Amino acid sequence: MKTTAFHLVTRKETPQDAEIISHQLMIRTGMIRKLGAGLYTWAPLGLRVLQKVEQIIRDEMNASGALEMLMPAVQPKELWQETGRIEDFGGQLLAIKDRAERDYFFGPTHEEVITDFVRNEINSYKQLPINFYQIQTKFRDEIRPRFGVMRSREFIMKDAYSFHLTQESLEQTYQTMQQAYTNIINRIGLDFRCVLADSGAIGGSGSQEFHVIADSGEDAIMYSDSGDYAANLEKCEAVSLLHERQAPTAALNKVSTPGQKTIEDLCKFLAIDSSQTIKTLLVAGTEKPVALVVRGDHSLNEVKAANLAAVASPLRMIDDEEIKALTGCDAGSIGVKGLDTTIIVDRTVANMSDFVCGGNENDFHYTGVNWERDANFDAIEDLRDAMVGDPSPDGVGTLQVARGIEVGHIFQLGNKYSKAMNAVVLNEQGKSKAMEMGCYGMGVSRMVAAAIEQHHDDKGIIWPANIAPFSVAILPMNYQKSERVKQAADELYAKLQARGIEVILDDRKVRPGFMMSDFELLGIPHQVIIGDRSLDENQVEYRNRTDMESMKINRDTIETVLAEKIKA
RNA sequence: CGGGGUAUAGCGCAGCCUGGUAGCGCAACUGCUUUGGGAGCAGUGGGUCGGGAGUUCGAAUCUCUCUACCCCGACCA
Repeated sequence: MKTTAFHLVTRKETPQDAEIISHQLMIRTGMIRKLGAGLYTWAPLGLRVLQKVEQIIRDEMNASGALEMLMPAVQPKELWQETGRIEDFGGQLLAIKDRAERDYFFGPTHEEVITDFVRNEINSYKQLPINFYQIQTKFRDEIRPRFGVMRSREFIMKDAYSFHLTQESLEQTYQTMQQAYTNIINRIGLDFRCVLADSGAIGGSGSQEFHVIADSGEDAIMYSDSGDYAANLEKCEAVSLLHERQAPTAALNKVSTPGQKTIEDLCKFLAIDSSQTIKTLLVAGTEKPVALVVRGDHSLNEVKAANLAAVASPLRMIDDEEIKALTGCDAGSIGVKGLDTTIIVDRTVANMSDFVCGGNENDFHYTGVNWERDANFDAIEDLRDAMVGDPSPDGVGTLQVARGIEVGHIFQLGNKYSKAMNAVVLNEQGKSKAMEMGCYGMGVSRMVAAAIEQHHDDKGIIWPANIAPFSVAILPMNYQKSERVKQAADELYAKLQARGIEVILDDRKVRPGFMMSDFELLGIPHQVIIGDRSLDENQVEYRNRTDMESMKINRDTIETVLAEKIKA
């Protein structure tokens, strides 16, 4: 490709509304352009990268035995009524009507459609296991799209769905998918971790996420510094920090604490550490409000809380009026002593003794509070966020934290959908059985952004070799005037093309500095600079985008040198 | 959806308070010079000032209203 025949429109200035580096660089290089909130056009340059990611995914999925197909993006509402998921997805579903006023959704995911397909196509256990996948545009009406294609409303996803007679078979395919995902992200060339995850609106028993490690990641990943344990913070088990409960040593004491509302204020006022206090949080329950209690220096894990049977999902803190009605005090003074509602405490809290809590009366707290003697709870649960320095839940090592971008998520769904939609097969005994199901998602467009987040410097993108839009850039100095430079550049261009190497030659009439800055921004891995100066010595200059060290290479050997570097 | 903000040329912004012929930088186009680190000079094109309504002799500017977009919180590939 020659630049004058390509669509190359770069910008020197960083766009005003782009917050994270991948978004900025994708706009500056002209890979994408915004059409509306969370809606992006992929320009030819961006599409080249997107298609490389897509092809790597396709290769590995095919190698794993999965079968590619393509389902409609538009789905009849009736399918979603069968599984009752309209509520789960809420406002994220984009609803549309056809000319006859029939209701449809633009698909945010395809469990319903594939299950409908499979219940009609698959009747016998002999046809199982089977794993279908597609690479397709999805739409989710995100409350707040941001970060360019990282969290857009319309995006490209690879989604796969496997069907099985038994749980064992499901687990086998799940493992295969885990391996395929590992292969995919390795081939793309990104640093990632596979972590335990909450399964959210998709449902099912077990799930893991694949996170590309990057400081701008929206998720916190907890991992053991010396073991294999790794989990999304939302899911990460938090162990009790106290092995057993000590016997009370202090007497219960009601103290006046005028105006002390936050834990921080209270600790200063009483000259104690926040780990000696507890936080009592009142949330809406399925029947009555529930008190969730974590230690003063801990934070409530909202995903864990919402997953509790007694707690309403999604999680909602009750408002000031409801608090007043229940406790007689305001939010800053709630405590467990004499509190008349369901009380669920965190594991650590259950083992605390001689602690401090609110007095359920404004401007009063209790010190020296002890369980059983002074107050009781109804259940012990894992309620808090794990923290750096906690013991790893599997007993090996200590937890550390990293930021991650979720690019993949795999689930064991079990028979949630097959039961709801009556997707059954006959087993060996001729008996009808609901199929076991797995599903496996991967964000294709998000992967491109994640790659940039992980691979850039202050000059621009540094593409990993396997997804670079071009492998080699030929940068001729004074291509327009110097016949000798033009000849040398055109010759190398033709030779590389003949070898099937993806090469871009910059034949624009621009000054050298402009050209070099442009290609640093674009991040093409291998760059060859051809100028009269080096041609005098029958040489050209080679530069690698990663280290930017330049070296002179004989003009006659540059072609084979490049071919070897690209193969390596 | 709640809170905050913005909307003027392709991009980044000024002008608005105090109403009077729409401006700057970058980008684009033409010419000349320059050619190994985002060049210089001269010139050119491009805007119903987000939409609608109102006040006024006169509205980018004042008032009302709608819309879009961005940021902060709850969701997810």
